[in-house]
Amino acid sequence: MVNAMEWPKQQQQNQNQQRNVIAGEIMYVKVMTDEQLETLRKQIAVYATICEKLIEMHKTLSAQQDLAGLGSMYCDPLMASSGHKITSRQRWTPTSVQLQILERIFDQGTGTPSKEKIKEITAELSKHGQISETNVYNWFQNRRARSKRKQQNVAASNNTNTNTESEVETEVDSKDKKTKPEEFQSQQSLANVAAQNVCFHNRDLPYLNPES
Amino acid sequence: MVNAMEWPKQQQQNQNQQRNVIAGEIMYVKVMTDEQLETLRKQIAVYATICEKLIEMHKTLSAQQDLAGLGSMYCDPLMASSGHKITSRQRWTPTSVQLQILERIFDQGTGTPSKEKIKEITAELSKHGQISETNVYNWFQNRRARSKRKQQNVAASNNTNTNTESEVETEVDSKDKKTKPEEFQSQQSLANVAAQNVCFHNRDLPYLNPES
DNA sequence: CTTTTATGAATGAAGG
DNA sequence: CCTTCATTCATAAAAG
Repeated sequence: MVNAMEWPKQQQQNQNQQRNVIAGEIMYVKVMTDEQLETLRKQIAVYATICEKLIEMHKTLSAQQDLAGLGSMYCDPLMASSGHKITSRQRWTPTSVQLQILERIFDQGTGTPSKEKIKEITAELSKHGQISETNVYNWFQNRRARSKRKQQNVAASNNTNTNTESEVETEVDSKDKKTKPEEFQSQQSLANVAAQNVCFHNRDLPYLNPES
Repeated sequence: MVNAMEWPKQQQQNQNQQRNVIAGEIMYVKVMTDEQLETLRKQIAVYATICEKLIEMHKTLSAQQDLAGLGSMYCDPLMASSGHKITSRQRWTPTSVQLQILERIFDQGTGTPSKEKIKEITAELSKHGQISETNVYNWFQNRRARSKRKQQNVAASNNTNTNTESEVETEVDSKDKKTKPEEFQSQQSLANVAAQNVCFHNRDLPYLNPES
């Protein structure tokens, strides 16, 4: 259907799946790395955003009954990649597809970004959007450094009085401080639900092929 | 303020806003054909499906791994409508005491809080509330960056609003080098507005009403 | 409640 | 590799 459909496969070969054996039973505690979780979150957020915007646009247009061609209204914008910036954004932003690939490579443990590899990867990623070797290089550098720092910071956790088990730490440091119970939002649709859960970054929209 | 930089393409070519001028009058006609409407509806459905599939995949994965924590994040809200337990990222907010101390240290000119310092400061601030080294680190980063930018901004201001309201001065925007070509909304084409709505990055997630 | 502003955090890139 | 900076995103807080 859509390329994005295949990305979670990497999780099947999950590596940091911790099993705690308690009283003869096996308990799976955590199966996704934070990076994977983050990736998933972003992915869903992107799609949720697309759905949301389409609907919003539809409502607007219906209400106003003033509409340009459909093609230019929702096809082109959705198809346009973030790399097509005509106006601004001077710094490279990986498309979700690129991120997928990068993340996968990074997780494959072959975490040795040699020059050869870089060239190779860059070539591959070029198919999915504007990118340069420097971008790839930097990405790996940053990825490693920050992944490392994350581990260190895990120790300094003196918080977390969550009375529930849902202490999903999606990020590097997520030092959630003690806070009040949050607000409830009625859910209207699947996309809405997804959006509520993952409404964080959605900087760029991936290539989409709506008709599968 | 709002930086709409993505997808400017279609905004320029949105001139065919459906206005039929007949006998000197402007007549707004129905602009979507039924096919178009149907197409749009299908499009939305597709995106909704994508979101659903992603979530289902995750759900399946979670079930496979017998994962409780993550399940509550993505699945429970979907399944149990009664629940209102949506874990959201909380961000640290300094207490006034902490802020005072931080501000004081910052003003002391030691512009570069080294790792040692960070640890030190964090330890000190811990007495006055929840905090982590990362928080301190980020705080100084942001503090410096924004302090710097403010200064620059003062110089670059050719608007010469030299009056007393200089306090509100929004954080630096497209004033200096960033030169956002920007869409001038002299003509308020509704289609244009709609297009902008779609293209903008929105900060919050509005409610979805899929059935229209 | 909705909109706006302030600011904590994420991240691409540069320097050493 | 590590640190630092610049920019942007997302959200808490404030304003309306």
